[in-house]
Amino acid sequence: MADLVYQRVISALQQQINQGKFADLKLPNERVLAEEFNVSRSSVKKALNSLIQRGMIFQKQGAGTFINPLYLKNRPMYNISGDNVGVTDMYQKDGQHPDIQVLGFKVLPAKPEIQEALFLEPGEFVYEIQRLRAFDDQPFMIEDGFVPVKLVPDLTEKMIAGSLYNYLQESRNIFVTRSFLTISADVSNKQDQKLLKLKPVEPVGVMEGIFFTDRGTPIEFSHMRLHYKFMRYNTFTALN
Amino acid sequence: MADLVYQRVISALQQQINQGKFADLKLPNERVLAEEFNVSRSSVKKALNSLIQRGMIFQKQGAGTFINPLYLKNRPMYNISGDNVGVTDMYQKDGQHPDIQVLGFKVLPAKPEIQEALFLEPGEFVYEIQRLRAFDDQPFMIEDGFVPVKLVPDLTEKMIAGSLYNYLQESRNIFVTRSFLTISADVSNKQDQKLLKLKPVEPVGVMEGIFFTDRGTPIEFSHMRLHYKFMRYNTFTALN
DNA sequence: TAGTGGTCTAGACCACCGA
DNA sequence: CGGTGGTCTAGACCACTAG
Repeated sequence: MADLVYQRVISALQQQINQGKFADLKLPNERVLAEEFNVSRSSVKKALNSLIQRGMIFQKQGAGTFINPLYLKNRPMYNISGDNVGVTDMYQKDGQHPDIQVLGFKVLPAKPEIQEALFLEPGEFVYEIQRLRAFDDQPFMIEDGFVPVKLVPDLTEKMIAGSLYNYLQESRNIFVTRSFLTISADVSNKQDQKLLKLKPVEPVGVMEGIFFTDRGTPIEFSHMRLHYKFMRYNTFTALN
Repeated sequence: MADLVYQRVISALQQQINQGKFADLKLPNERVLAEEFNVSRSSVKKALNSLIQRGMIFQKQGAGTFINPLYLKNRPMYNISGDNVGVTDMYQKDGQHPDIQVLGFKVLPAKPEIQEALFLEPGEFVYEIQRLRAFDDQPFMIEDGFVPVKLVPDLTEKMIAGSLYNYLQESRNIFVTRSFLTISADVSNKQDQKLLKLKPVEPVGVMEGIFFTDRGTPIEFSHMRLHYKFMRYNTFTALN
């Protein structure tokens, strides 16, 4: 895992930042970091770039590398940003994983929409996995996911009652590290209201999209409806 | 603008992709591209990386570089992804810019929350800019933005009735190219319902965050409430 | 003007995919 | 096995910021 040079640098910097080592919010310059870690400046740049993507730091040409003060504060209860590991840690609350209730689990031929999203041939089968996630007694997400059978032929109901991605990671060495999501909002329907404990006027957040493994293979198409108070998506966008 | 090597490569590839040059969705390999464009492989990698960030393409080790078929389809009416230029083009519909109605425009001392978000000293002044954006007769966004006076001392009401970012770009050579946003949903309030023509049960999408210039300077803190049907945020996330 | 990030090159070796 | 992306290095020069 950490046998890559730039990964080592990422981890080290992340730790140092979280420990508050850089009180003035300024990191050493790239050349110094390269020497400290005994790596090339390119590798330092690659590592810093990763932290920039996450919104942890930002750079200013001619001035230096700085910690984003907002990053340290903006840690919502249930967020999606994947601090370090993978999408595994998408939904967390103080490091605690949510409870999962399985609402439905079956195998069916992929509908055209799903076929396309997951790059499947007509007639290929997918699991449909319907789950409800909750923290303590507050449900916050209804999830309707589709996973190609051929990618995980041995999936069982027990496995999906836990974290599917954790299973893939630990038992199969498949890491889910990319996603392509569309985020929107919607009026809640009867089912939403019942499952998420919502009043009729209260809306849901909707997230829909595809998750990819670190090898670029699409592994899940998912449609998620979230309690509006618990949807909080942070993005950091750098164009160009 | 396009005097950078990797920018040249980005533009060229983007054009070729949109023109459908790669019918099989597969791009030439990195070494070939490097030769074609007469640049180093590193520069090709940097350009490809940019396209990956935008979700246009993805790579598979040992196999090649491929166009994301979803990218070509997922072009919502009002989206936020900034294809190429800057945040300028955030809200577009068939290349048409929205109508803007100015609801309020004044100068006031920055509140603590705003101070922090924009890295201001206590007592510094900000413009508060309240606007309503619409396409044709359908309003879709209420915007409450704060911009440091010292960054744009000569701002007038006329300028904000158009695109502020366009003005900054064309007249001041300031490019707004980064954002740090939090996306959520909320029940609509009376004002939302009136301005956005919503029924009481219909929700709003909420986007709040900071925009940065290409120099890393925070230039606007913005709170946006959107008609739920017109909020569609696409993200492509690659962890690590 | 010195410090710092931005860009760019040339080349080496590794890891993975598919035929 | 050949093709392809992934990682990594060493070094050069440019562009911007700040004192």
